[in-house]
Amino acid sequence: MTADLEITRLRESGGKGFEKVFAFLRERLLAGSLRPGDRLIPERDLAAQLGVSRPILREALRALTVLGVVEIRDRVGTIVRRPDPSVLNDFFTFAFAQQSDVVDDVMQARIAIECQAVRLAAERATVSDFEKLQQALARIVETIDDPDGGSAADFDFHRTVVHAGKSETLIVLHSSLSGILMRSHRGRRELLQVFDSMKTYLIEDHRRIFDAIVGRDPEHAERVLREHFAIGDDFRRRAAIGESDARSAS
Amino acid sequence: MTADLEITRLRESGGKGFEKVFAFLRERLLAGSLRPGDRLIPERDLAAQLGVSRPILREALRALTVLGVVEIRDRVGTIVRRPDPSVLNDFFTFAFAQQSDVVDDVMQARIAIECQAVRLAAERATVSDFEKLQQALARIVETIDDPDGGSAADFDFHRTVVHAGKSETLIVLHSSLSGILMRSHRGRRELLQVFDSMKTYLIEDHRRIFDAIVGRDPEHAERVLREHFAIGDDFRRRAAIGESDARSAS
DNA sequence: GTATGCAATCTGGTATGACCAAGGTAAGAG
DNA sequence: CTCTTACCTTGGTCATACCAGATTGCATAC
Repeated sequence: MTADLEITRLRESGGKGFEKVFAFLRERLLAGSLRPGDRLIPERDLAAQLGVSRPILREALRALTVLGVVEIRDRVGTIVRRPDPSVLNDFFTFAFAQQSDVVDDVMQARIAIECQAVRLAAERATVSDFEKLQQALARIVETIDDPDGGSAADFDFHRTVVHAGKSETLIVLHSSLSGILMRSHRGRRELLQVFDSMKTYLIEDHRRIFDAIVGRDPEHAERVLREHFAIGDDFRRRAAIGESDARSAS
Repeated sequence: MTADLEITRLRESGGKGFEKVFAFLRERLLAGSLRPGDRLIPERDLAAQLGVSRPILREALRALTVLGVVEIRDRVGTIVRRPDPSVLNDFFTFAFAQQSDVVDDVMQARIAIECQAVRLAAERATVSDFEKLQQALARIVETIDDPDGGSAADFDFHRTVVHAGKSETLIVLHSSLSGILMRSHRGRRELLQVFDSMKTYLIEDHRRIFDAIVGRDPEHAERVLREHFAIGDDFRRRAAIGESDARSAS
């Protein structure tokens, strides 16, 4: 192959060590001359060919690792991976970690994702998806009095809906965003327990969403889901106002 | 501060060098004990405190760098950054480089983001946003016969809409997704030129979106935008069928 | 001829120590 | 007091070495 030629040309190209190596590998990955499943040559050899030391090469490989494009397997080698969207979780986690005030903003994105996903779900959901949704729904009913379990069941239902949409991208984004929201507002559901009307809202709303999906009505499904979010937001608002004196915690 | 105590505890914690260090820094960043603007202690000292060698420490720092959470400044130090969403572009570029078949899937996510954003835009857009949208609209009209410029104008209008939604998260996601779509289907618009009805569609649709935003009607805005995407998809479908023989490129 | 077992070898994981270049800073000159 | 300069700091890189486990291949046993 023509690898050596390009490597030679790489030597003179600008960049300072790491940048040079990273850019080289990056180009190779993007161009497709390095495809998923390929195993890179040993670090020592690769470092020598690239004209850098092994630590520097490893910095570049490690950088590619966190991007999910390669996998360094101990005592085996470095292999090119099919990019795993799960690394997005890593990023989003960092990206929205500190700013707790962006939770509402992230929530907007979650709504966006779910509303689109529920549309797709209404079109693409399989019988298997229906069953999973049914189960998720049942769990919501079962755990209606349990804050922890209820929160998990709620999240699980929404996750199932998104999965039923069969869009890998939406699934990934939703997963990442959910992670942030769960981390930030873990106890959000607890204060909702105060309202009795809350319980029926939780059950009925989710059931309506389920029905809309089963009924293959994307338009209706989105409307119901959007309503669901709006009502939930309203509950939170009322809870925040009503209890702002009693519990001004964080 | 209590840094030393935690560092000590870190020493015994599981993990093999890099993993250990990365996990430690990760936790520190997420917990907020390391905040944007902070400067880490010198690599040598930090490596010593963490009980690892400098190359390993640098691997961890480099990993955090590609995630955009820290910035290593030559001969200055390592400083914590406010996560820069632009690194998402880096990731998405890799993630969807080879698989051109995921473009449709990514498009679903883009639709999701924009539909939510246009709702917010209808609620939150300022007069300044109106002006920008107006300008973007004018550019679409001007460049209606120019494939390159037209494509840029089209994209710019949509970008302006999302920005008018005032949601940082949506803006970030949209930017990243748009990057992929532009890279993957750069010449997508060219083949649309064949249809004469296309031009009026492009101009009228965008104007309707603009009107809906100015009219402060979220519901209508989303409906129009969704229609816009559907029609565009239809045009592409027709173009693909009609020209599948003539140009079976890629 | 095939199968099994052991050892040389390969590969990543990590540590040390050293050198360079440039930014920062404090001491010294004016 | 100001300005210059020498020194120290700090990241950037390199070369070498050792470890441990995975791999591989050869030799031996069946």
